Amino acid sequence: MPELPEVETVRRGLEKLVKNKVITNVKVIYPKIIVGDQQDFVQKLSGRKIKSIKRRGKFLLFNFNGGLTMVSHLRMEGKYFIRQADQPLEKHTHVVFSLNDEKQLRYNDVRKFGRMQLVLTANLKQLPGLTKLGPEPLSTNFKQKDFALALAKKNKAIKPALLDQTLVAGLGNIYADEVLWLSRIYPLTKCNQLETNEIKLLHTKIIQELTAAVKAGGTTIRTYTDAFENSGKFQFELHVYGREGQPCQRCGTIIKKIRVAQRGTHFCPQCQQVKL
DNA sequence: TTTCTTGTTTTCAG
DNA sequence: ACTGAAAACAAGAA
Repeated sequence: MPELPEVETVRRGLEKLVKNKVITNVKVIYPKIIVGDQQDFVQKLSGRKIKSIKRRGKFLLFNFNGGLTMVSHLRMEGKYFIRQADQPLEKHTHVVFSLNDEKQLRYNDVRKFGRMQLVLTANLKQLPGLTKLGPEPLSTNFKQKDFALALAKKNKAIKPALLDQTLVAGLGNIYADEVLWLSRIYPLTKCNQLETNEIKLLHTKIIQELTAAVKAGGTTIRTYTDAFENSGKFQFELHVYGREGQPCQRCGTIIKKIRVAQRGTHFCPQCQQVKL
């Protein structure tokens, strides 16, 4: 599922493929993908030039001339790719952006969970979802000290805290499990019970892991591909996610899968011990 | 038919 | 007003 490294890989691909191109027409095939008025979305985007493509957490931000930004979230299975305009539409294609070069940028989403919304760039930060977003883990804004202070204030388990995007942006279920294994932290440990050295390690591992995953082009578990339709390679580097019943690569203990805050959670019962 | 999947938003209790 | 927990919701695959 697209988490920060996958979204960043998509972003980089899109930047190469569609930056500085002009949208000549938009066709919405499945309207629920669009948040807000669909006519308005289509009308305002037509004739716009894609000036840049940024990312914040797991959100893609397409910046257009005229002070407009399209905020796009891929959720579980959203994908962008390019086709010649005369190619037949593939299954699960929900939005088609025709470009000024006989090509089309197509949004495809088997689950139809993804969403896109057109907003004024100036109002971007007020958007629900973006307002509460924590620091970007791969920027200098993600400081160990701030992280420690925020954790000390939280009386909830570290796993759901990593998923809620306020401590740090961009982690999802896969990388949350991975960084906790790397840091030898039991997923149900309360944030305010974490020791200074654990927080330090966790902070470092989040940065290292996401950096490595971006370098590998992300993780392809089921169907993820980037804008060039390439799979990621980081699934070969995973230590716990999807490895229930297999031996821990550090100690040989069988990896367990439990449910934490309604999410599948993988961990090593030996390396990641419950604290008393 | 039931279960499983995840990220975000909403709801509710305290 | 805030926090945390849980439910809701999106929809298809197996």
